[in-house]
Amino acid sequence: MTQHDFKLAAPNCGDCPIRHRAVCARTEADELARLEGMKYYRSFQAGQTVVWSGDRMDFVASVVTGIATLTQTMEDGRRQMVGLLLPSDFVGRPGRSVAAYDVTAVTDLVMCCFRKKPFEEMMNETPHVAQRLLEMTLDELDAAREWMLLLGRKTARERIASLLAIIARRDATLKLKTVRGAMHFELPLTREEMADYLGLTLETVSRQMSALRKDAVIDLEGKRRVMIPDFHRLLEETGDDSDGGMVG
Amino acid sequence: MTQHDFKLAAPNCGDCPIRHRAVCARTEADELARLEGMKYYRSFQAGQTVVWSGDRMDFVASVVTGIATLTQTMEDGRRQMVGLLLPSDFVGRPGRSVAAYDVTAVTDLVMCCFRKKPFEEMMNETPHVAQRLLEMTLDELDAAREWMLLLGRKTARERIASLLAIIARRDATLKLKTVRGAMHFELPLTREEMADYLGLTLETVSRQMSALRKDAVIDLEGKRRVMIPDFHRLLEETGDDSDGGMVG
DNA sequence: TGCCGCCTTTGACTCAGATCAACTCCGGAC
DNA sequence: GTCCGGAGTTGATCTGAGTCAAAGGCGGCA
Repeated sequence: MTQHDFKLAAPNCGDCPIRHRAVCARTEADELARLEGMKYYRSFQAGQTVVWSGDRMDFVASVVTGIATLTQTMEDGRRQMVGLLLPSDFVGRPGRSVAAYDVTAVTDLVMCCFRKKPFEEMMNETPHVAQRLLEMTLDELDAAREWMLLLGRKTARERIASLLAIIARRDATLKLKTVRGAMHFELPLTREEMADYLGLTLETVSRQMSALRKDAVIDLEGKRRVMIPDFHRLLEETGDDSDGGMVG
Repeated sequence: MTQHDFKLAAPNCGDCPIRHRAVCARTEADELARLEGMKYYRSFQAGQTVVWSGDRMDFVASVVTGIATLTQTMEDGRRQMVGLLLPSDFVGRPGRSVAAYDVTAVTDLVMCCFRKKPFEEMMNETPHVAQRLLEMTLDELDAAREWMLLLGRKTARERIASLLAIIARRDATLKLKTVRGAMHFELPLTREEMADYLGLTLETVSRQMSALRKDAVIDLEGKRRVMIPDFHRLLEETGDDSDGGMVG
């Protein structure tokens, strides 16, 4: 489903592409109806900022289509991405009125927003939204901790390989393909965005991409299209346990 | 309250030192009684491992007294601490039967454990435990993201200053002291543990501690007792916004 | 009292990744 | 077509933190 579709006709929650993965996944019919009543869509163009860290934020939201980033910036301009938001991911925090991070649309983006007050009331009165949100938050915490290992201990080459493996895996899951052998996908991030995510400079990202290509771990078609001839080979470059031991 | 006290007499939850901060903080009398019925205490000596990553784990727990760490280890031995567990912090994940990280007692440690099955049932049947756990998990996620910035972008000196500021702040909160001017506290971690947390080597930690002392940002009495003549001065060394802008 | 072992400090040297700088590639506007 | 600007690549050099090595301090135990 494209952004354009949403502008023309905000769909029923029943037709929503993220219905069974988002924060509403567990809701019963009556709960879903209540959410449906308070929802509204917002669209952003690639590059637009959704909220600035420190801004008042009176909604929470789910990413419906597109990709967004969560970043922190230091006074002198050093930047670190702390989250990559894909369809079904949740933005904002119940019980907090001020954004803690910059949220930026990387691609064109559609978000399903709920005003914070009614959303919080609903969380207090019915269990399924809170339960699902807990589950999602625990998953994000695991992902954040995996990233701490990457940022604290992995080499530049391992970081790139890890990022490519994660994107490849997600992409395959989305397309219901197997995560084995040859794969290919479109990189949603620029070299600079990759660098911000990986705690590197864009030059180092570029060099290591070239090195991985030279070693035939990946192949590039243009700058963004990545081919992975052998996914297992890529995994060996990540530094992780070879048994693909994802938390879970 | 010391570890010894707990060995002699598992207290009523009503007397528990972490009663109003832990996962049970929001529970009503009847819920608390139910938790009380399923709880049991476990003690660990400093240095002991509580669980190994990958082990079956059929309980969840709160830290009652003492300090523990959550660490990840790569095949070749590189280690990254991904969490520092203080009294009232929660260990384990409902809905997961295998530990994702090594949990190690840094000091002598007492944990209040709940068998996972009854705990999960209770989470499904009454709201207050799940609500509190969501709140705590969101806080941990924020802390993890703050740490991602530290690991991805801060210099060694800034990392040390950040860690000291965090410990000092927590320590002050615990003792209900003001977080201004002169402070002092006992470092609970060895240089190596600090290094594992900060994504550095123990030599670099030692060098930067010496440098901060030389510059009179901190003072050391023995190896572990840290004096902070001017907390604001320490904050300036962390690289964070000077307005002490904690997420909140 | 003195020895042992762990934690810590400090020094010398190395190196992965940052920085600074040039250059290429590619797509869109006119 | 060609001009322009943003994205990406590559090279030369620098540097902060890692590595390797030695030695100091301190607490516990015989």
